[in-house]
Amino acid sequence: MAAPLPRDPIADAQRNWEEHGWADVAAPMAAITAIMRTQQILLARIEGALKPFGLTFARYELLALLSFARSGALPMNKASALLQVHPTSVTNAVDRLEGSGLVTRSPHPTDGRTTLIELTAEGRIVAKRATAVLNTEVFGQSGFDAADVDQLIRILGTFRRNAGDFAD
Amino acid sequence: MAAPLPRDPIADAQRNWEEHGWADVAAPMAAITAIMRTQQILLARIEGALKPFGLTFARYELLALLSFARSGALPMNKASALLQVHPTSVTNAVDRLEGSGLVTRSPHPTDGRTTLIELTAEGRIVAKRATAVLNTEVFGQSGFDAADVDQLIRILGTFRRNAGDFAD
DNA sequence: TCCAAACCCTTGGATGTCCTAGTATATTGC
DNA sequence: GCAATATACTAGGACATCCAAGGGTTTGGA
Repeated sequence: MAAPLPRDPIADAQRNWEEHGWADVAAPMAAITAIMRTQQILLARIEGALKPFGLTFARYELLALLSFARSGALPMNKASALLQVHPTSVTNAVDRLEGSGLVTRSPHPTDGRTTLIELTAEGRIVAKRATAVLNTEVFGQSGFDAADVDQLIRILGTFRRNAGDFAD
Repeated sequence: MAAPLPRDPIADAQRNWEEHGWADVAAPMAAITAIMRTQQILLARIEGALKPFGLTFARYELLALLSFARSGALPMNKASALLQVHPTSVTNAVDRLEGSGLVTRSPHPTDGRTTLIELTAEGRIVAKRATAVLNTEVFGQSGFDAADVDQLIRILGTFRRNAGDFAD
Protein backbone atom coordinates (compact mmCIF):
# COMPACT_ATOMS: atom_id res chain seq x y z
CA MET A 1 0.00 0.00 0.00
CA ALA A 2 1.42 3.39 -0.95
CA ALA A 3 2.18 5.87 1.80
CA PRO A 4 -0.56 8.47 2.27
CA LEU A 5 0.06 11.79 0.55
CA PRO A 6 0.62 14.73 2.87
CA ARG A 7 -2.36 16.50 1.36
CA ASP A 8 -5.55 15.65 -0.51
CA PRO A 9 -4.70 15.86 -4.22
CA ILE A 10 -8.32 16.47 -5.14
CA ALA A 11 -8.62 19.40 -2.75
CA ASP A 12 -5.47 20.76 -4.36
CA ALA A 13 -7.00 20.41 -7.79
CA GLN A 14 -10.10 22.23 -6.60
CA ARG A 15 -7.92 25.10 -5.38
CA ASN A 16 -6.11 25.17 -8.71
CA TRP A 17 -9.42 25.42 -10.53
CA GLU A 18 -10.50 28.31 -8.34
CA GLU A 19 -7.25 30.17 -8.85
CA HIS A 20 -7.47 29.80 -12.60
CA GLY A 21 -10.85 31.45 -12.87
CA TRP A 22 -12.96 28.33 -13.01
CA ALA A 23 -14.43 28.72 -9.55
CA ASP A 24 -17.94 28.07 -10.85
CA VAL A 25 -17.12 24.48 -11.78
CA ALA A 26 -14.38 23.75 -9.23
CA ALA A 27 -16.71 22.00 -6.78
CA PRO A 28 -18.40 19.69 -9.30
CA MET A 29 -14.95 18.91 -10.73
CA ALA A 30 -13.79 17.89 -7.27
CA ALA A 31 -16.91 15.81 -6.63
CA ILE A 32 -16.57 13.99 -9.94
CA THR A 33 -12.87 13.36 -9.46
CA ALA A 34 -13.61 12.03 -5.98
CA ILE A 35 -16.14 9.61 -7.45
CA MET A 36 -13.55 8.35 -9.91
CA ARG A 37 -11.02 7.79 -7.16
CA THR A 38 -13.51 6.20 -4.77
CA GLN A 39 -14.57 3.78 -7.46
CA GLN A 40 -10.94 2.80 -7.92
CA ILE A 41 -10.47 2.12 -4.21
CA LEU A 42 -13.68 0.12 -3.92
CA LEU A 43 -12.95 -1.89 -7.04
CA ALA A 44 -9.56 -2.86 -5.65
CA ARG A 45 -11.17 -4.06 -2.41
CA ILE A 46 -13.79 -6.04 -4.28
CA GLU A 47 -11.30 -7.64 -6.63
CA GLY A 48 -9.15 -8.55 -3.66
CA ALA A 49 -12.04 -10.28 -1.92
CA LEU A 50 -13.00 -12.16 -5.09
CA LYS A 51 -9.52 -13.28 -6.06
CA PRO A 52 -9.65 -16.53 -4.01
CA PHE A 53 -12.66 -17.56 -6.08
CA GLY A 54 -10.93 -16.87 -9.38
CA LEU A 55 -13.54 -14.22 -10.03
CA THR A 56 -13.32 -10.61 -11.12
CA PHE A 57 -16.02 -8.07 -10.32
CA ALA A 58 -17.42 -8.25 -13.83
CA ARG A 59 -17.77 -12.01 -13.64
CA TYR A 60 -19.15 -11.88 -10.11
CA GLU A 61 -21.83 -9.40 -11.13
CA LEU A 62 -22.98 -11.72 -13.88
CA LEU A 63 -22.97 -14.69 -11.54
CA ALA A 64 -24.95 -12.79 -8.92
CA LEU A 65 -27.44 -11.60 -11.50
CA LEU A 66 -28.05 -15.14 -12.67
CA SER A 67 -28.42 -16.41 -9.13
CA PHE A 68 -31.34 -14.04 -8.59
CA ALA A 69 -33.13 -15.06 -11.77
CA ARG A 70 -35.92 -17.49 -10.98
CA SER A 71 -34.72 -20.02 -13.54
CA GLY A 72 -31.04 -19.31 -13.06
CA ALA A 73 -30.86 -18.37 -16.74
CA LEU A 74 -30.96 -15.12 -18.72
CA PRO A 75 -30.53 -14.09 -22.35
CA MET A 76 -27.21 -12.38 -23.07
CA ASN A 77 -28.89 -9.14 -24.12
CA LYS A 78 -30.95 -9.07 -20.95
CA ALA A 79 -27.82 -9.46 -18.85
CA SER A 80 -26.13 -6.72 -20.84
CA ALA A 81 -29.04 -4.36 -20.21
CA LEU A 82 -29.35 -5.13 -16.50
CA LEU A 83 -25.62 -4.91 -15.84
CA GLN A 84 -25.48 -1.83 -18.02
CA VAL A 85 -22.38 -2.87 -19.88
CA HIS A 86 -21.63 -3.34 -23.57
CA PRO A 87 -22.74 -6.68 -25.07
CA THR A 88 -19.14 -7.55 -25.88
CA SER A 89 -18.27 -7.29 -22.22
CA VAL A 90 -20.89 -9.91 -21.45
CA THR A 91 -19.55 -12.14 -24.21
CA ASN A 92 -16.12 -11.84 -22.65
CA ALA A 93 -17.35 -12.58 -19.12
CA VAL A 94 -19.41 -15.56 -20.26
CA ASP A 95 -16.45 -16.98 -22.19
CA ARG A 96 -14.38 -17.04 -19.04
CA LEU A 97 -17.13 -18.20 -16.68
CA GLU A 98 -17.96 -20.96 -19.13
CA GLY A 99 -14.29 -21.92 -19.18
CA SER A 100 -14.39 -22.19 -15.39
CA GLY A 101 -17.51 -24.32 -15.52
CA LEU A 102 -19.65 -21.80 -13.66
CA VAL A 103 -22.13 -21.08 -16.45
CA THR A 104 -23.21 -22.68 -19.71
CA ARG A 105 -24.54 -21.27 -22.95
CA SER A 106 -27.67 -22.75 -24.49
CA PRO A 107 -29.82 -21.76 -27.45
CA HIS A 108 -33.04 -19.85 -26.79
CA PRO A 109 -36.03 -22.19 -27.29
CA THR A 110 -37.94 -19.87 -29.64
CA ASP A 111 -35.59 -17.12 -30.82
CA GLY A 112 -32.65 -18.41 -32.83
CA ARG A 113 -30.75 -15.16 -32.40
CA THR A 114 -30.65 -15.36 -28.65
CA THR A 115 -28.27 -17.25 -26.38
CA LEU A 116 -29.21 -18.12 -22.84
CA ILE A 117 -26.66 -18.06 -20.04
CA GLU A 118 -27.34 -20.58 -17.33
CA LEU A 119 -25.78 -21.10 -13.93
CA THR A 120 -24.26 -24.53 -13.30
CA ALA A 121 -24.58 -26.20 -9.90
CA GLU A 122 -21.02 -25.20 -9.12
CA GLY A 123 -21.69 -21.68 -10.36
CA ARG A 124 -24.52 -21.35 -7.88
CA ILE A 125 -22.32 -22.49 -5.02
CA VAL A 126 -19.49 -20.14 -5.95
CA ALA A 127 -21.90 -17.23 -6.30
CA LYS A 128 -23.23 -17.88 -2.81
CA ARG A 129 -19.80 -18.14 -1.22
CA ALA A 130 -18.41 -15.12 -3.03
CA THR A 131 -21.40 -13.07 -1.97
CA ALA A 132 -20.88 -14.06 1.64
CA VAL A 133 -17.26 -12.90 1.50
CA LEU A 134 -18.12 -9.64 -0.23
CA ASN A 135 -20.82 -8.94 2.35
CA THR A 136 -18.43 -9.53 5.20
CA GLU A 137 -15.23 -8.01 3.88
CA VAL A 138 -16.43 -5.17 1.68
CA PHE A 139 -20.05 -4.12 2.08
CA GLY A 140 -19.98 -4.72 5.83
CA GLN A 141 -16.89 -2.57 6.22
CA SER A 142 -17.51 0.12 3.66
CA GLY A 143 -16.40 2.93 5.93
CA PHE A 144 -19.53 4.92 5.12
CA ASP A 145 -21.79 5.58 8.07
CA ALA A 146 -25.50 4.79 7.72
CA ALA A 147 -26.57 8.38 7.11
CA ASP A 148 -23.98 8.85 4.39
CA VAL A 149 -25.02 5.60 2.73
CA ASP A 150 -28.54 6.98 2.51
CA GLN A 151 -27.24 10.23 1.07
CA LEU A 152 -25.20 8.40 -1.55
CA ILE A 153 -28.12 6.23 -2.58
CA ARG A 154 -30.32 9.28 -2.91
CA ILE A 155 -27.83 11.54 -4.73
CA LEU A 156 -26.53 8.90 -7.09
CA GLY A 157 -30.00 7.50 -7.67
CA THR A 158 -31.19 10.88 -8.87
CA PHE A 159 -28.12 11.24 -11.03
CA ARG A 160 -28.57 7.85 -12.64
CA ARG A 161 -32.23 8.49 -13.34
CA ASN A 162 -31.40 11.84 -14.95
CA ALA A 163 -28.66 10.17 -16.96
CA GLY A 164 -31.27 7.88 -18.49
CA ASP A 165 -30.43 4.67 -16.68
CA PHE A 166 -33.99 3.95 -15.70
CA ALA A 167 -37.44 5.48 -15.90
CA ASP A 168 -38.89 4.38 -12.58
CA MET B 1 -27.92 5.31 -26.13
CA ALA B 2 -29.75 2.37 -24.62
CA ALA B 3 -33.39 2.79 -23.68
CA PRO B 4 -33.93 3.39 -19.96
CA LEU B 5 -34.79 0.31 -17.95
CA PRO B 6 -38.31 0.24 -16.53
CA ARG B 7 -36.86 -0.01 -13.02
CA ASP B 8 -33.67 0.81 -11.18
CA PRO B 9 -31.53 -2.34 -11.29
CA ILE B 10 -29.61 -1.28 -8.18
CA ALA B 11 -32.78 -0.82 -6.16
CA ASP B 12 -33.77 -4.30 -7.31
CA ALA B 13 -30.44 -5.68 -6.15
CA GLN B 14 -30.92 -4.02 -2.79
CA ARG B 15 -34.33 -5.69 -2.46
CA ASN B 16 -32.80 -9.03 -3.40
CA TRP B 17 -30.17 -8.60 -0.70
CA GLU B 18 -32.83 -7.84 1.88
CA GLU B 19 -34.92 -10.84 0.89
CA HIS B 20 -31.96 -13.17 1.15
CA GLY B 21 -31.19 -12.27 4.74
CA TRP B 22 -28.43 -9.77 4.08
CA ALA B 23 -30.45 -6.73 5.07
CA ASP B 24 -27.63 -5.43 7.25
CA VAL B 25 -25.37 -4.83 4.25
CA ALA B 26 -27.99 -4.21 1.58
CA ALA B 27 -27.74 -0.42 1.77
CA PRO B 28 -23.94 -0.18 1.61
CA MET B 29 -24.02 -2.70 -1.26
CA ALA B 30 -26.45 -0.45 -3.11
CA ALA B 31 -24.38 2.66 -2.40
CA ILE B 32 -21.18 1.02 -3.61
CA THR B 33 -22.82 -0.37 -6.72
CA ALA B 34 -24.24 3.08 -7.44
CA ILE B 35 -20.76 4.57 -7.19
CA MET B 36 -19.45 2.03 -9.68
CA ARG B 37 -22.23 2.81 -12.15
CA THR B 38 -21.97 6.58 -11.69
CA GLN B 39 -18.27 6.43 -12.39
CA GLN B 40 -19.00 4.57 -15.60
CA ILE B 41 -21.49 7.23 -16.75
CA LEU B 42 -19.18 10.11 -15.87
CA LEU B 43 -16.19 8.48 -17.52
CA ALA B 44 -18.16 8.04 -20.73
CA ARG B 45 -19.10 11.74 -20.72
CA ILE B 46 -15.53 12.79 -20.06
CA GLU B 47 -14.09 10.55 -22.75
CA GLY B 48 -16.66 11.88 -25.19
CA ALA B 49 -15.67 15.47 -24.48
CA LEU B 50 -11.97 14.66 -24.84
CA LYS B 51 -12.23 12.61 -28.00
CA PRO B 52 -11.85 15.63 -30.36
CA PHE B 53 -8.48 16.30 -28.75
CA GLY B 54 -7.27 12.75 -29.21
CA LEU B 55 -7.10 12.46 -25.44
CA THR B 56 -8.39 9.90 -22.98
CA PHE B 57 -9.14 10.74 -19.36
CA ALA B 58 -5.92 9.12 -18.19
CA ARG B 59 -3.85 11.22 -20.57
CA TYR B 60 -5.80 14.38 -19.81
CA GLU B 61 -5.24 13.97 -16.08
CA LEU B 62 -1.52 13.77 -16.63
CA LEU B 63 -1.54 16.84 -18.90
CA ALA B 64 -3.60 18.81 -16.41
CA LEU B 65 -1.30 17.83 -13.58
CA LEU B 66 1.74 18.99 -15.51
CA SER B 67 0.07 22.25 -16.46
CA PHE B 68 -0.32 23.09 -12.78
CA ALA B 69 3.29 22.34 -11.93
CA ARG B 70 5.28 25.56 -11.74
CA SER B 71 7.94 24.32 -14.12
CA GLY B 72 5.59 22.28 -16.27
CA ALA B 73 7.63 19.19 -15.41
CA LEU B 74 7.32 16.35 -12.90
CA PRO B 75 9.15 13.11 -12.16
CA MET B 76 7.25 10.00 -13.23
CA ASN B 77 7.01 8.71 -9.68
CA LYS B 78 5.58 12.02 -8.48
CA ALA B 79 2.94 11.91 -11.17
CA SER B 80 2.12 8.33 -10.25
CA ALA B 81 1.67 9.28 -6.60
CA LEU B 82 -0.43 12.37 -7.27
CA LEU B 83 -2.67 10.67 -9.81
CA GLN B 84 -2.86 7.65 -7.54
CA VAL B 85 -2.35 5.14 -10.29
CA HIS B 86 0.22 2.40 -10.83
CA PRO B 87 3.61 3.50 -12.21
CA THR B 88 3.10 1.37 -15.30
CA SER B 89 -0.07 3.30 -16.08
CA VAL B 90 1.95 6.50 -16.13
CA THR B 91 4.55 4.90 -18.39
CA ASN B 92 1.75 3.94 -20.74
CA ALA B 93 0.19 7.43 -20.74
CA VAL B 94 3.53 9.14 -21.24
CA ASP B 95 4.36 6.84 -24.14
CA ARG B 96 1.26 7.94 -25.97
CA LEU B 97 1.43 11.61 -25.04
CA GLU B 98 5.03 11.66 -26.15
CA GLY B 99 3.98 10.07 -29.42
CA SER B 100 1.47 12.88 -29.88
CA GLY B 101 4.09 15.49 -29.15
CA LEU B 102 2.34 16.79 -26.03
CA VAL B 103 5.03 15.87 -23.51
CA THR B 104 8.70 14.93 -23.58
CA ARG B 105 10.85 12.76 -21.35
CA SER B 106 14.14 14.10 -20.03
CA PRO B 107 16.66 12.77 -17.52
CA HIS B 108 16.56 14.11 -14.00
CA PRO B 109 19.52 16.47 -13.43
CA THR B 110 20.76 14.80 -10.27
CA ASP B 111 19.05 11.41 -9.92
CA GLY B 112 19.93 9.01 -12.70
CA ARG B 113 17.01 6.74 -11.89
CA THR B 114 14.40 9.40 -12.41
CA THR B 115 12.75 10.55 -15.62
CA LEU B 116 11.10 13.96 -15.85
CA ILE B 117 7.94 14.44 -17.87
CA GLU B 118 7.70 17.88 -19.39
CA LEU B 119 4.85 19.63 -21.16
CA THR B 120 5.59 20.83 -24.70
CA ALA B 121 4.23 24.14 -25.96
CA GLU B 122 1.56 22.25 -27.84
CA GLY B 123 0.82 20.15 -24.81
CA ARG B 124 0.14 23.26 -22.80
CA ILE B 125 -2.26 24.58 -25.42
CA VAL B 126 -4.12 21.28 -25.71
CA ALA B 127 -4.39 21.02 -21.93
CA LYS B 128 -5.93 24.46 -21.76
CA ARG B 129 -8.45 23.83 -24.52
CA ALA B 130 -9.41 20.41 -23.23
CA THR B 131 -9.97 21.83 -19.76
CA ALA B 132 -12.22 24.51 -21.15
CA VAL B 133 -14.36 21.91 -22.92
CA LEU B 134 -14.52 19.66 -19.86
CA ASN B 135 -15.53 22.58 -17.68
CA THR B 136 -18.32 23.55 -20.06
CA GLU B 137 -19.62 20.17 -21.15
CA VAL B 138 -19.06 17.97 -18.11
CA PHE B 139 -18.33 19.75 -14.85
CA GLY B 140 -20.71 22.60 -15.67
CA GLN B 141 -23.52 20.17 -16.40
CA SER B 142 -22.89 17.46 -13.86
CA GLY B 143 -26.53 17.12 -12.90
CA PHE B 144 -25.64 17.36 -9.21
CA ASP B 145 -27.09 20.35 -7.41
CA ALA B 146 -24.79 22.48 -5.29
CA ALA B 147 -25.84 20.98 -1.97
CA ASP B 148 -25.29 17.44 -3.23
CA VAL B 149 -21.89 18.37 -4.61
CA ASP B 150 -20.92 19.48 -1.12
CA GLN B 151 -22.25 16.26 0.35
CA LEU B 152 -20.30 14.17 -2.14
CA ILE B 153 -17.08 16.07 -1.47
CA ARG B 154 -17.55 15.61 2.26
CA ILE B 155 -18.57 11.94 2.21
CA LEU B 156 -16.02 10.81 -0.33
CA GLY B 157 -13.30 12.96 1.20
CA THR B 158 -13.77 11.20 4.52
CA PHE B 159 -13.81 7.86 2.79
CA ARG B 160 -10.59 8.55 0.90
CA ARG B 161 -8.83 9.76 4.00
CA ASN B 162 -9.87 6.64 5.90
CA ALA B 163 -8.75 4.52 2.97
CA GLY B 164 -5.26 5.96 3.37
CA ASP B 165 -5.16 8.25 0.36
CA PHE B 166 -3.89 11.22 2.31
CA ALA B 167 -3.07 12.25 5.85
CA ASP B 168 -4.17 15.87 5.81
C1' DT C 1 -44.74 -13.90 -50.31
C1' DC C 2 -40.40 -11.73 -49.91
C1' DC C 3 -36.84 -8.55 -49.08
C1' DA C 4 -35.17 -4.78 -46.28
C1' DA C 5 -34.62 -3.25 -41.67
C1' DA C 6 -33.97 -4.52 -36.94
C1' DC C 7 -31.95 -7.39 -33.64
C1' DC C 8 -28.42 -10.67 -31.35
C1' DC C 9 -23.99 -12.30 -30.61
C1' DT C 10 -19.06 -12.70 -31.76
C1' DT C 11 -14.56 -11.35 -33.57
C1' DG C 12 -10.80 -8.12 -33.85
C1' DG C 13 -8.63 -3.86 -32.44
C1' DA C 14 -7.53 0.06 -29.29
C1' DT C 15 -6.98 1.67 -24.41
C1' DG C 16 -6.44 1.54 -19.58
C1' DT C 17 -5.33 -0.84 -15.13
C1' DC C 18 -2.75 -3.83 -12.37
C1' DC C 19 0.89 -7.38 -11.30
C1' DT C 20 5.37 -9.64 -11.71
C1' DA C 21 10.05 -9.30 -13.23
C1' DG C 22 14.08 -7.27 -14.72
C1' DT C 23 17.55 -3.44 -15.37
C1' DA C 24 19.76 0.61 -13.77
C1' DT C 25 20.95 3.97 -10.23
C1' DA C 26 21.20 5.61 -5.14
C1' DT C 27 21.69 5.06 -0.52
C1' DT C 28 22.99 2.72 3.67
C1' DG C 29 25.53 0.05 6.78
C1' DC C 30 29.48 -2.56 8.06
C1' DG D 1 35.00 1.30 -0.03
C1' DC D 2 31.87 -2.28 -1.08
C1' DA D 3 28.08 -5.17 -0.62
C1' DA D 4 23.15 -5.19 0.56
C1' DT D 5 18.97 -2.78 0.29
C1' DA D 6 15.88 0.56 -1.63
C1' DT D 7 14.06 3.21 -5.44
C1' DA D 8 12.73 4.32 -10.42
C1' DC D 9 11.21 3.01 -14.72
C1' DT D 10 9.97 -0.35 -18.33
C1' DA D 11 8.67 -4.88 -20.61
C1' DG D 12 5.33 -8.48 -20.93
C1' DG D 13 0.98 -10.57 -19.62
C1' DA D 14 -3.88 -10.89 -17.84
C1' DC D 15 -8.42 -8.54 -17.78
C1' DA D 16 -12.03 -5.36 -18.67
C1' DT D 17 -14.35 -1.82 -21.56
C1' DC D 18 -15.79 0.19 -25.73
C1' DC D 19 -16.29 0.59 -30.86
C1' DA D 20 -16.71 -1.11 -35.60
C1' DA D 21 -17.82 -4.75 -38.51
C1' DG D 22 -19.70 -9.19 -39.88
C1' DG D 23 -22.85 -13.19 -40.12
C1' DG D 24 -27.15 -15.39 -38.74
C1' DT D 25 -32.27 -14.81 -37.39
C1' DT D 26 -36.74 -12.33 -37.10
C1' DT D 27 -39.98 -9.16 -38.15
C1' DG D 28 -42.76 -6.19 -40.80
C1' DG D 29 -44.34 -3.64 -44.72
C1' DA D 30 -44.79 -3.60 -49.91
